[in-house]
Amino acid sequence: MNNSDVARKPRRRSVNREAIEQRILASAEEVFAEQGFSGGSIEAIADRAGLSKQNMLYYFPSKESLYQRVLKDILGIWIEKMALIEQAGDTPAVMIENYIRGKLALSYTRPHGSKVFASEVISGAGHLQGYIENDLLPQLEADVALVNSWIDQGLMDQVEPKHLFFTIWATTQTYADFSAQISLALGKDQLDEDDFVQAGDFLIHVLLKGMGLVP
Amino acid sequence: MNNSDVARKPRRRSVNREAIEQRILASAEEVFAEQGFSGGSIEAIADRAGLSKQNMLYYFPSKESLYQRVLKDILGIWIEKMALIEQAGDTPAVMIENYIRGKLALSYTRPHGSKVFASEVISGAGHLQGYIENDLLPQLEADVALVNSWIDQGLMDQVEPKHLFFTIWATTQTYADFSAQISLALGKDQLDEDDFVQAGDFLIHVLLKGMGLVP
DNA sequence: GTCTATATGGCGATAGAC
DNA sequence: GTCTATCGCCATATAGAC
Repeated sequence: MNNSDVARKPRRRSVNREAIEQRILASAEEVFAEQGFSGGSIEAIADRAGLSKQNMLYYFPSKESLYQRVLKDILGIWIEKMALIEQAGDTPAVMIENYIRGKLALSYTRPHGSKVFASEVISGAGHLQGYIENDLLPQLEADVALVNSWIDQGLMDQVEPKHLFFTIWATTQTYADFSAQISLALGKDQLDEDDFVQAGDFLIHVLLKGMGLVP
Repeated sequence: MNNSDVARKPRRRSVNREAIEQRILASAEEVFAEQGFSGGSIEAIADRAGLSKQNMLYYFPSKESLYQRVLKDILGIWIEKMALIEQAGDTPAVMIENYIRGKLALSYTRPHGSKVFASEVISGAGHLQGYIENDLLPQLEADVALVNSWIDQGLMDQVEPKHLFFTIWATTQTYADFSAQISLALGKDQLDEDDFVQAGDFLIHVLLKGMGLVP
């Protein structure tokens, strides 16, 4: 019937479109990570995605819109993993450990996204118009409130919670953002999963003990 | 006499030249920090330095050479402050504290240099040809050896010294590199000296205690 | 949706007068 | 050392055929 025809065709098309858009976004994340926003040309992105640049502009009408989309996607994943999740029976120490391991896992699986975000913040976050205030900061405030309640209950040392989160962000993201420097210091071509496990072990030992969450 | 003439004139010229070069380098550090290497145009740098771009190219013959010079200068200051200096009577805790406060002071006084360096490493450090291996890593190895001697003497916990330095670098530089995000989180227009003091207090408490250098 | 062709602008760098 | 003028390249984006 006519009904099924008009319903099916657009659905097939949008599935293809979705796959191509994802390929473009993956390429864009890599190119913007390696060259920055200005340095990453849409031709380089299109090449890596296997399209002509003109064809790519059919899917993302401008470099700016593509970049915005890359930023929005990575920040979304970021915030999703940012909440200190209270599960039944979890102690503060376990929750902080999970948070650190979760952020390290993101640095391992999405290093290019981390780099794009870092470059953008370094340049002043001008393309992140309101995202930080509207999406990231509310989640930070919730996490800060939880840590403050731990402090009030005498479960840990009196430290400034915001600086704690700045520290966790910086130390976990550095293994993605500064991998060129860190892999040189470790004498490796690139960081592998084992390096991230060791980083996690170090960070959890020092931060949990340093906050007074473990003896 | 002829002798004093030929000696004086070049000296005067080179003093002027030195001053102009410093003005250009300061502008370049700001522009590259805000726009990255590709995004920062030599015209923007020249404008901020009060020169025409053609005239600026008389002092630095190419954008590349100017960028290299900015990188080299900031890395030099970096390494100079990087050594764990043993002074008579200093305990390991005091030496680490000085190191952290010193790196934080650099983030406060040279935030643009820190950002240029960070952007460069994020993009793969392709313009840092050998600098990291030849200049930074030897100093790191010396510092690592000293920390290992502390561990051998039972003065602190058994942690991996390299990860300790990655952590100190990341946590101190983040207050320069990510100042856009951090100042938003702290609800301020920009970070002031007091914010850096608080960051230092937090880091010294958590890191010294976390390493077992203080109870 | 994909292609060829092209408009348009910006930027790094050079030439040459003064 | 500084200026005017300009070359040549590359990148974003658009027009229009198929």
